[in-house]
Amino acid sequence: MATTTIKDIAKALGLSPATVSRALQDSHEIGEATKKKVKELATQLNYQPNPYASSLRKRKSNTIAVVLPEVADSFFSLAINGIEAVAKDKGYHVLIYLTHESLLREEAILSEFKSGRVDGLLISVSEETTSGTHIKKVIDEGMPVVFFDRECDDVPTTKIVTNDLESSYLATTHLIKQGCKKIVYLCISPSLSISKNRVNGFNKAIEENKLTHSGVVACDKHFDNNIELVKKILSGKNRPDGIIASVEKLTPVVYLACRDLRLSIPTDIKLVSFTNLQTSLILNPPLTTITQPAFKMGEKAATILFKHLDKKKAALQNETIVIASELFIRQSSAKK
Amino acid sequence: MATTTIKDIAKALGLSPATVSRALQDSHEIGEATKKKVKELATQLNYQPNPYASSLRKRKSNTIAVVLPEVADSFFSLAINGIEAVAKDKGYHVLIYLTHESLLREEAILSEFKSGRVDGLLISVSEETTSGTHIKKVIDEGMPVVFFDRECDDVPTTKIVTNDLESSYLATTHLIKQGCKKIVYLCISPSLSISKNRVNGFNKAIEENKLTHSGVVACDKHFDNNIELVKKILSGKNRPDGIIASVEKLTPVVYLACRDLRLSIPTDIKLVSFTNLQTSLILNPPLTTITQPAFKMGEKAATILFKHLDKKKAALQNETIVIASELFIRQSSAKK
DNA sequence: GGTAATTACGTAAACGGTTACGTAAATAAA
DNA sequence: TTTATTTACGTAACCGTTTACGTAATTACC
Repeated sequence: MATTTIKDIAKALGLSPATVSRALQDSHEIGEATKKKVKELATQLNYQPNPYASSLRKRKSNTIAVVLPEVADSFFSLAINGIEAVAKDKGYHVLIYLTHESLLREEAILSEFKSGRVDGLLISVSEETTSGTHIKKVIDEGMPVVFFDRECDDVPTTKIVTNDLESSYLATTHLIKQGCKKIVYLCISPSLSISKNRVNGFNKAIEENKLTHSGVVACDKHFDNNIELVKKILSGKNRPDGIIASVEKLTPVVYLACRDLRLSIPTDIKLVSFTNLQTSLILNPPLTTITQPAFKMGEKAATILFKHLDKKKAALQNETIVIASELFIRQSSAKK
Repeated sequence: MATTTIKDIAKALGLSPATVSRALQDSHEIGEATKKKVKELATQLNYQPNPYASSLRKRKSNTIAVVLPEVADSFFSLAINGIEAVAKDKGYHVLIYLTHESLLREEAILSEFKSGRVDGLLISVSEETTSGTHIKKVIDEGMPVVFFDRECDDVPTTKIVTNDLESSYLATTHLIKQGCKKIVYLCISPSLSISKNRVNGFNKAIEENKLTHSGVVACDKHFDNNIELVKKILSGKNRPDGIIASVEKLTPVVYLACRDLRLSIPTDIKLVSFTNLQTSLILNPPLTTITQPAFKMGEKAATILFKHLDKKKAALQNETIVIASELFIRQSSAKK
């Protein structure tokens, strides 16, 4: 409770608080002997500087905010690991905020940041976020913002993304090469930049290969609804022979729908899914996946933000950095 | 950049900063008319109080720390969701720190908290943490600490745990009922309280049923090592007919080892795993699991911490709150 | 040997809110 | 009508650290 302050140390050594402060910062204005005395007493008394006093005076919090839709998804879990690794290394603290895919919450969270609580912001927007007005506002007020994964087209800042269009195209052509003629792309949160890119990659491949009876189907957030939807699709005539699940949580939906309908993956239907789950390879059958470099993306986003914070350059570049996803081909898309 | 402060509002309205501060806090000392004027101007100027100035003066940060081994595991992901939900509700901010299972890092993180950066602490200790000395130290300095899941026996404070011993016992007897005679319990981080409880539950069931050729096997953190280990166990004579995987990440190990050895789950070997993965039911075969109430545990831990912080009671009760895990029986432990 | 520069500190004012204390005016109690 | 109380605000100190500015003492320079 009775924490020791700079004043305590100053009094004990017959110095002024200013001298102690400078000694602790290794200022060249302080003599070596004094520095040593101060530092020794500080460690002896287990002195911990009050971060809020420091932040108040220096107008710097050494804290960043990470704003995410949720941490249920394995992508964001891994991204947090990447972010935290860099933050600890750089001596920054990480505040975490979840929007639960709600634009309102996202706005409420961001509006607080004018207070100076954080020096910078890493964000992956909610699925309801179609415009980046609220994000531009905090940027205009001087807050550096780096997007990772889910970005906003209309906000000019640095963005760390993966090659969604290309990998979706790759996944689709992979299915086509494996013999699929009628591919359904299961989509969620269609307004997101990454969703659009993935859909575009899919459509590009479909058009190039002139496939008919292929297309995009919108799912919602309710597991049961999606099961019903997929079952309906799979039991109609013109049953698809290939499915692309555009997000992790749609994977179980497809597996269960197929099981219920006694359809075989990959014999009846081949499947590729966007997911970071480590269990992909022990699914029945092992799942062909597009795996995003989640850890690296978080790491990169944090690195860029901290570099900017240290250098105090002008604004962050309006730059999009792409870290490639990987296609892991497994049995769920096997030829026969 | 030029953020508006209380002084700006005071000057604009011909009031003193003190009056503005009180008006914004709805103090009864301020007249209604003045309050209204102040609040209107505040929202108009988009005033956001500087949290660090406030924290410095009030000696309260409205921030808690969550210290975790990692967020790779789905348990901790869900727990964070629970914690964040309560924190947002109560107006608290959440700092996240990862120990990466290292006691050294855990100590380093905790030692910083003497500074007053956070008002309280939720922690799930690293696997290297055999003694809670460093945790007792921060408690002694007045920091309220609540454990969740991985606790320390020697630290008297509130702990939110699940019924590890009982559910491990339940899992083991389940396997025995299903016909298993030789059960291997795959263990990791044996020094953790939860590991001990789980092992004890296992041993209790084994002893009660007088099973021989059953026992605990220690795994390490390296996937490949574990695969080799499990394969060796499964290819020796006296091959076990049941396996309990005590943590999530051992699940793929068992599945892959069985696949490599062409052993069938559940015909040759029955499996139960401690895990929160939603993909359990689409594994091959669907996995029988002990599922921890991760979200609820996070929620409960946060709720108790905030209740304490609001009431400023003495110390947190040395109380252990148990939220039961659930056994979901699926095909991986089926009789035939 | 006189001036300039450097070294090693102290003084005091910030940073932006909060709050103990004081006070004038308005109201209530006597 | 006088005193006591309440209402509604202002003054100024304070939280702990940082830093612009000042200064005495030492060293360097010509």
